[in-house]
Amino acid sequence: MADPLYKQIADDLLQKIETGLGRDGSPLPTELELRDQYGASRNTVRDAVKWLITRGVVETRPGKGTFVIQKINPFIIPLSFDSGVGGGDESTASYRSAVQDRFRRPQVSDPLIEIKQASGIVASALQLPDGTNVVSRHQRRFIDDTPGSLQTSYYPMSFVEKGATGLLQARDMPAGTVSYLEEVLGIKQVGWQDKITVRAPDMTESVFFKLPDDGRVAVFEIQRTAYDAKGKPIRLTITTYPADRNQFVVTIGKVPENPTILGKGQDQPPIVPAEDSALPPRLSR
Amino acid sequence: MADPLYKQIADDLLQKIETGLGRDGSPLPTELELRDQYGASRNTVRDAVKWLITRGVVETRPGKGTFVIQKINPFIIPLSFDSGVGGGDESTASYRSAVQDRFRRPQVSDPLIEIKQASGIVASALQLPDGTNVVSRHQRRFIDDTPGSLQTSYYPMSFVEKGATGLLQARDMPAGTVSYLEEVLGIKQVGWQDKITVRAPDMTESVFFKLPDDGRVAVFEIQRTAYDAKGKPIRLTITTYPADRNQFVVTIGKVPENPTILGKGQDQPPIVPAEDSALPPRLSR
DNA sequence: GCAAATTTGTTCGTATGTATT
DNA sequence: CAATACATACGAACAAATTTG
Repeated sequence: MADPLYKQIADDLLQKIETGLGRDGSPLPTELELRDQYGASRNTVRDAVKWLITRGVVETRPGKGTFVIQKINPFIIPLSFDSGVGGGDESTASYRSAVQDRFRRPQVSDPLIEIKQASGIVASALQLPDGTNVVSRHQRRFIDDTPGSLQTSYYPMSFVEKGATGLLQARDMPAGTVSYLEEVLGIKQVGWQDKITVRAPDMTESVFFKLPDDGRVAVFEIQRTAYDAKGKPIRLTITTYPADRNQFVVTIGKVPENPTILGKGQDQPPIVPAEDSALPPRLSR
Repeated sequence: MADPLYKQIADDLLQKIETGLGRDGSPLPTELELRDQYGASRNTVRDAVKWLITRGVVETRPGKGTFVIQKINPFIIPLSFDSGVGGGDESTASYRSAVQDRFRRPQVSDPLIEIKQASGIVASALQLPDGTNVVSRHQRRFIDDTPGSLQTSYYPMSFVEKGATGLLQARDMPAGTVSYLEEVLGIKQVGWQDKITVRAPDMTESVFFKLPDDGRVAVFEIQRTAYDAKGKPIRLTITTYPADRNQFVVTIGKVPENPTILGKGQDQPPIVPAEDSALPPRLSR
């Protein structure tokens, strides 16, 4: 048969929203009004609204009403740089220039320093045995006073023992730990590898990014492992960003100066001919 | 006061799941059993289960029960290549080698060819006026008979007019359109830029990837704009992947042969000292 | 500052439909 | 066909947040 009633209502509301309803920030009809409009019970229209909520179309505010979610102008984060490998750090300086280019005001918290025992991805990325001590430097980043990203870098404790005691200082290093390690220990970063995943936020991230309580907004997790000239991993940096207001750009090879850096907008889905397009096709060769 | 009842139940269930409940694939207690266990109504335990569903913890199957979601071994997709810029195509050949390295069997559908009018990101990425004709080649990709990705590439119609009529043939080009365009028109790809976003799936994607109906699984969208030696855009390729079973790897600079390519696992969230960590810190400098 | 009105949030009860075994 | 288990839908009452008078 047809869709259940709550989904029919949700579809109808979605269609009305797409043609402008509530786009100006005004609330949708109240639940009681919708109940009368659709001749359904209040619980059923609430199910319809809930369907729209989990899809990120609307949000509800107690005592106020239901509102269409305004899409956020995405913030663009480069993962690669024209200017050689040296620039690819996560220093406050490079963070600032990336952010300020876009007319926003960056802030960085002083780092929280911890000595931890490596395990899991930290141990495997740094190629250390489980239980080896590592230095963890954790920072919170803001853009225009709103939370931007959470970042934790891990370094082998042996760096400190060899003299890089600055890694233990709970002060921001504007010039970056990359150049610091090169100055003090002669360790030069010659490349890195990023692993990009999306997952549900943990509680720390939900609180920090002020994400909606219902966990429908995911976070990007970027795991960056940096290597020195001998091919040894020198650092693991894990950075998380809210997925609803960030996008990443990777440039490979030769690309003109300022390509379409602000490509906001949806693409229209391609036409899918049959209803069985989710089944494998005949093998093409 | 405390949390509402349904959330208390959800938290309790989540804690039990974390200590092993239902991890072996066996169903959780039925709704009626949970109603008795917690002394709440069936609707309330259903609210608790719904809370777990939107967080991707469990799924329900009518007539069977509630099951803990098994996490999928992620599939790793490289966005950059050691072997120079030439390799960075989206040809079937490169798709196959990337996939087969991981002991899986790739399949590619024959492309669906369309002539469209450029608009939105297609027009801006290819730097064409709105309404210019473009060739669209759409393919569906599978891994071991399960849906892997949806891909649509857009080329300026002028390429066809200059002789690259192969773009209009609805047959897969195993060697890739990149080398085809170089052979026929002498257009050489020298670089590209990827833009990585996540968003809710549209209906086409939900059906093709067999994503759960409630839209809690997002999709990656990779917009790749490729450029020739003159800095002119020659192609826009949009590829989407389910976000729950894919991750992307970007390598910049010099990185040893086979770094930790299979770093599955969670990272422990860093300690956040105060409860106001979501507020901006004092300016560091 | 308080009280009333409005609006969404939570919780119960009940009945019936649909999918699976 | 019957039993089981989740899905949908209705009605009702009270709680909590917000705005308004």
